[in-house]
Amino acid sequence: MKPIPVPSQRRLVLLERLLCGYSEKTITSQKIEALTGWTAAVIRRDISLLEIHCGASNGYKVAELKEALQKALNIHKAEQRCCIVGLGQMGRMLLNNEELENTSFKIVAGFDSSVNRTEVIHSVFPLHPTTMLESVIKSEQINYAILTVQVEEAQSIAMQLASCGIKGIVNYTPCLLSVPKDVLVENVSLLTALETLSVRI
Amino acid sequence: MKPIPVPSQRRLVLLERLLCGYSEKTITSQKIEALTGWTAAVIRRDISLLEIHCGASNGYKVAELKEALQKALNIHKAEQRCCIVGLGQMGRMLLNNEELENTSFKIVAGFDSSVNRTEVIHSVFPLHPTTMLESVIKSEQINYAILTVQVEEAQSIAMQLASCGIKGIVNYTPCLLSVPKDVLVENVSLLTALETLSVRI
DNA sequence: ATTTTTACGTGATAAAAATCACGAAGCTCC
DNA sequence: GGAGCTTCGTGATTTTTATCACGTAAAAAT
Repeated sequence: MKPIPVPSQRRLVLLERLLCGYSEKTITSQKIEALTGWTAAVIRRDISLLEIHCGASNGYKVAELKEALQKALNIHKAEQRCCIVGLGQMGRMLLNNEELENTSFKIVAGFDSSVNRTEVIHSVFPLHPTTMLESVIKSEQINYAILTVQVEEAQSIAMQLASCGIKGIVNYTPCLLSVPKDVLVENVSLLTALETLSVRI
Repeated sequence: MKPIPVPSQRRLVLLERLLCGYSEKTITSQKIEALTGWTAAVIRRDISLLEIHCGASNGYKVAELKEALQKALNIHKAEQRCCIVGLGQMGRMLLNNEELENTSFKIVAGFDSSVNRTEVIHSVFPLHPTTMLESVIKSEQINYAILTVQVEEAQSIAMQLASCGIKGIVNYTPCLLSVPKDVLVENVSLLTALETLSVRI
């Protein structure tokens, strides 16, 4: 199986999200074009990279396509372990977030530099002081970090996460993080998103 | 001035974020490469699209580069007006969020379909029932919406926002939104971000 | 069963983006 | 003020990505 180009990867992730809210049995590339704005040709090529052949005459069979996508996206795995770093407003909110229920992602630990917070906040999984970052990430085999610390700490914590073996960071801070290139970062801060919209308008 | 390619736009936004946390007077393309992982060549070409010429021998002058970026990104404007739609956990948290302080983005209204919420929640700007979406967005000249409603409502609210003349949506829901192509969407949901990381690892 | 319709899958082609490589412009230091 | 060094800016080239166009296979219709 050839490597999937990054632009295709990003579309395929969104396609999987689309299919999760799609109730019909089949879907055509035209229909996906209407829903997403990507051209039918680009969609057909993206899907062809999955090397399934579940579509003809009536379009793709949604169930098979969804399964193939989840396999390609690595989200068929039993469990993908995550931690939250920074238990301010945003971090605390994500603790109780239901978005990851019924997915393969699971938050298994939280960290904050204030011991006060880690002791007082109520959570279904354990909270630790940031000094425990390395030992917990390694013993709990955590691959993903959700970064919700304040701006001043962001870069230094990101480097610590990288050296603990974290593979991917969801960055809720508006900082651009400098990390080794084997660590991937997705920037999801409100300010970054608004600026990205602004430039394109 | 030529149009700026989308990949360059995205890098330039992040570059602006980088410079906001950068204290030195000048910065070279090499230095940016070290901090971001993008090659120096791609950075020089990106910056050349801004058609300033503030760099030679010692690299770019940070102040001038930052200003040119903010101009290119449209964030030099006096005020860019935003609203929050959906005042659940996430929406309420963003109400008090300080991330947009000292930026040109300003949240000027909040909406929720529950009148109970819009009346009880305390906020520095007015909260309205969703039925008021169109009138408020038009009278307040709001261009950006921050979408934090629940999954079931997301698509229908997105269409309403589009028909109210919203130009850009920051989508905190894990849904892929189908909107007319003059409305831009940035997907920042935790699940989408984690899935995007997952496929690339 | 044969025809017709539909829509995928994919080589070929075009467009877009990244990389290369080098001339020119600015700083530094004698 | 000139030599030498640094680093940008940008044409030319390569690589990557998107589009086109059509053969093929499956479903539907007659």
